[in-house]
Amino acid sequence: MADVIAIARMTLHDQVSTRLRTMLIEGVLAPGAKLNERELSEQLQVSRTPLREAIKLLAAEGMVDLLPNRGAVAVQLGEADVMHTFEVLASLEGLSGELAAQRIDAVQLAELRALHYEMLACFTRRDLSGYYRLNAQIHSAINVAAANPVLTRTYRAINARVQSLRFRTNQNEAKWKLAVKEHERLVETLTAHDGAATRQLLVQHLQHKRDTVLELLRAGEIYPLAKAAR
Amino acid sequence: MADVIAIARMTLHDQVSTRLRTMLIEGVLAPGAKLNERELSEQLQVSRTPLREAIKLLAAEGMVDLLPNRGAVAVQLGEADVMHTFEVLASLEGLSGELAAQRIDAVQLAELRALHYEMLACFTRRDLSGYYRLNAQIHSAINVAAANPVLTRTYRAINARVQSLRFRTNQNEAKWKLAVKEHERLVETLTAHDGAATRQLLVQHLQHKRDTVLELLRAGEIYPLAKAAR
DNA sequence: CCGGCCTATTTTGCATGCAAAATGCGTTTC
DNA sequence: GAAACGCATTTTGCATGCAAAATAGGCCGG
Repeated sequence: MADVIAIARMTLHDQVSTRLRTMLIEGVLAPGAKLNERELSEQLQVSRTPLREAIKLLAAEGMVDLLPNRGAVAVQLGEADVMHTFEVLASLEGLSGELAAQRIDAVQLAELRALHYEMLACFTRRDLSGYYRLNAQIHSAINVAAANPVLTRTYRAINARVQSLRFRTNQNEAKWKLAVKEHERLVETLTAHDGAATRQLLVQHLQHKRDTVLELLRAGEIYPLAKAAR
Repeated sequence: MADVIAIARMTLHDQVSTRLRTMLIEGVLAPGAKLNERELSEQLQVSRTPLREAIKLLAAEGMVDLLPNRGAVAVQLGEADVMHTFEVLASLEGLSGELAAQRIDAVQLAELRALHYEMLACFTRRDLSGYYRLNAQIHSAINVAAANPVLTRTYRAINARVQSLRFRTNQNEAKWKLAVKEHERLVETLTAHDGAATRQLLVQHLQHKRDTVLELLRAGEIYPLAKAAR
């Protein structure tokens, strides 16, 4: 089974879509930027066919907007979009937490605690990138514990849309501290297999992240330019 | 603005994906069936390029599974898949209801009541297909009232996966009656702008639908054959 | 000097062609 | 008689080519 997954990343359009997704999240393809097919195909050393297939995939995920006969542009989320996205994301994360609390086993709990301590280490060192990595791993672990592949897929797709924004949030000290505190509580509620509490906690957690992103958006620190034709 | 939406269905791959989606939902392309590119391109009178793009889109939506170098097959949901899908669907529908209860206005409420009465008419006439149509319209209206495009898109994509199963559920009398009763309560809670109650109601509603689908699945009335290689 | 129109270039969208992988089938071998 | 090997066919995946739409730029008229 494991090798099946391992060899699954063979097709070119799949590689291209993964690569493009990374470029979008990391901001190499900035929000609002046009995705020129010829340009990208040269850059990625593939023909336009698999590239176009990859772009269609990203469009389905909501990472890019598709303008008929005018190509694709990287999504540029406005305040309303961010609020809508986080509304859904919070619900899914809440479900994930509730299910995880019910289904998590001792091994998974132990691993989660280990990750949490690693995260504390990063926090102590003020290692932001390490913190982000651990944070993502913890959320991923919760998703795994929730044991619902449909949920995992859905969450990943929607999360990707705001990932490019979260990538840029340089947490201030107070917010960071709060987030760590919330993670601490999270480990507790999961240990107690308290579904409702875990849900509540994660919804709240997402609301805080939403507020952080919205602040940055309003401060104009993310989009230097006014949002273009949409 | 309206005409923009109207002319938006111009690109071929978009038309093809819509057509394929319908074929999958209606069972013209049965679950587990292989999607032969040459065959379909002849049948739909398009070249393989836009067809392939459409298939990639459906794969992203989870309507088909993509086997590398072996093409696409219509998804064939097992019991576990159905449970996972409904778990997510119930959560999203719950969110939809909660938001709708908060945000619905008088006009939308009136329209919803009108739809409900139309549905009652269909129920009285034992007009199943009309009932399904109205049911879909009501759920759509709630989604609109929730005023969250991201939620609408997400829900639609996931719902499509089980739509092909629900399409085949010939409700028994008792279940049907219960569903109608639930819709009645739904109109009440929405009128009262009671978010929590609406959520609760819709989650319950989805659980009943899930049970109906699961029963049919277990009875083997949906897939005559054992599920093939997955 | 500005705005509108017409043409040239670019860019997207689709069709076709070709190579590699997979499938089917007949033959061979144990 | 069954399994395995090898060849022919089919099918997928990708590259290229061509037509239509969009964009850009220059020209003309006001």
